[in-house]
Amino acid sequence: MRASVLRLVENEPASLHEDLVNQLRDFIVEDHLAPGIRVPERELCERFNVSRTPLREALKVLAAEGLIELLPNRGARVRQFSEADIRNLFEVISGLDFVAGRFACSRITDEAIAEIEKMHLEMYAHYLRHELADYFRLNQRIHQAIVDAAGNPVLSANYANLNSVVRRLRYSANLVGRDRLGDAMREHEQIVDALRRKAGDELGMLMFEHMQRKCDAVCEYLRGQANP
Amino acid sequence: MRASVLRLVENEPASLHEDLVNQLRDFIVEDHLAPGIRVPERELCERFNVSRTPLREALKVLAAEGLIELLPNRGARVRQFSEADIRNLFEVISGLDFVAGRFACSRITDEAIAEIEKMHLEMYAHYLRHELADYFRLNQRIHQAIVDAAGNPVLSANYANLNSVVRRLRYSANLVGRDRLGDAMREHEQIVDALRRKAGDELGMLMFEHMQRKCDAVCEYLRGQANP
DNA sequence: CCGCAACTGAATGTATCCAAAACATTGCGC
DNA sequence: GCGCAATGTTTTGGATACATTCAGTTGCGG
Repeated sequence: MRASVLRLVENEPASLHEDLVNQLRDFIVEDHLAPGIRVPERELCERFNVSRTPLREALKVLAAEGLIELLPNRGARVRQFSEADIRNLFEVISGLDFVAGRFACSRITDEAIAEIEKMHLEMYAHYLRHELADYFRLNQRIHQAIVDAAGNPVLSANYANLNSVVRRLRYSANLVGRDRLGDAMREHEQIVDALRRKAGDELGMLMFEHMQRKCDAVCEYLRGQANP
Repeated sequence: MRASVLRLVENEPASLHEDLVNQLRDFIVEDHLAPGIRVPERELCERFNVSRTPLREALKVLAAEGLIELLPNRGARVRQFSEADIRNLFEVISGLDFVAGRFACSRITDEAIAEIEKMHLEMYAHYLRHELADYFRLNQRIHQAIVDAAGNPVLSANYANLNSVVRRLRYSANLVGRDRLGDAMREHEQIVDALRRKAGDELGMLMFEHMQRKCDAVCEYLRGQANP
């Protein structure tokens, strides 16, 4: 499932520590902690049934990942992201999508392509029925599948890491304006087509541009939220 | 200087913890600990004059960054990288170089371009005189300058992070074979030219391909090392 | 003489404890 | 009555102590 940014080997059963880090990350990504407020160590300790030592180690790791920030002698708080932060994140992610598309084509199996095509059709169905939650779930899974198809664990791990930060925004349910969804579907159509033809150069650029447009849409939405 | 992967704000004086992480990272990158061997906590404790608690927190963070790996109940050891690992790392880095080149063009100042041209000329001089150490130092600085010119702290931080892992390899002095240096110089020439013309699309691709070739050269060298 | 098993020693992983710093509240002075 | 300061309480950060686990060594049996 989820591994540290560069975890490659290691078949060991997840240690208590790593477990805790993952739990905490999910807990934050799923928005159980409001951004900006102070995170009391004590409370989290009893919630996860661990003592302070492993919890503090986990907080340090999540701080290094960028999900939270540590204020000296004042504990941790969930990071709050400005529009510039979001843009920066998306730029890096789009770079990873670029390499993902490029190398996925040369390494992907026919079965994986079929699987992605299947997901694509399913997503299209959800799009037609305006089932947004399912639509975005499939969208995420398709992107992750292409990234994973590149057969590069370092890439997959970094991608997942950056995405966990962005996902916290809950932009997903709100990107319906201006028929962004329709555009996105068309872009996905091209992406799947390039993948089918194993046109790596093309796919890389398509995915890069796709993420750029997604970034623009998200930022436009956020700006609308900021001053309504 | 060096910040956590996503550190953006924070003007606080570096906390003891972050200090320790940086010290330890440098200590490892500078090859004071042989890869594969166990990292003795005790020894490091007295070397850095801290107790086990902060040291262990630092180890967890570095493990998340991928520099070391933690074996359950068997302590930490410095990661050993296979050729596949190296390729994976370079692929991700080349993706970051791609976005860096693309956005650097639209955001760079004329002064920064002039600065890079200056470094480029200096590097060329070192190349002609076969001053390898200086050559590679300038090479690093030029790449970092282009990445920084993209004006994206998230990108810069991630780039630095991945590079710290690669830098541990100490391949640099050995890439002289087959006139890789000459090829690299020509590629750099094109890169600086594209930057001058602010041709973002072109620069992105140039930097991507440049890193790919560098990866091939490094891997070829490493393969030669492995079975001589 | 070799191999397996058990025991011992060392080192990790976790929890508790103590000190220091920050925030809040209360009391005193103006 | 209001403001500032000092003290107390809460919380974080660091150290130490205890339990658990792994590896190495030694002894016994085949």
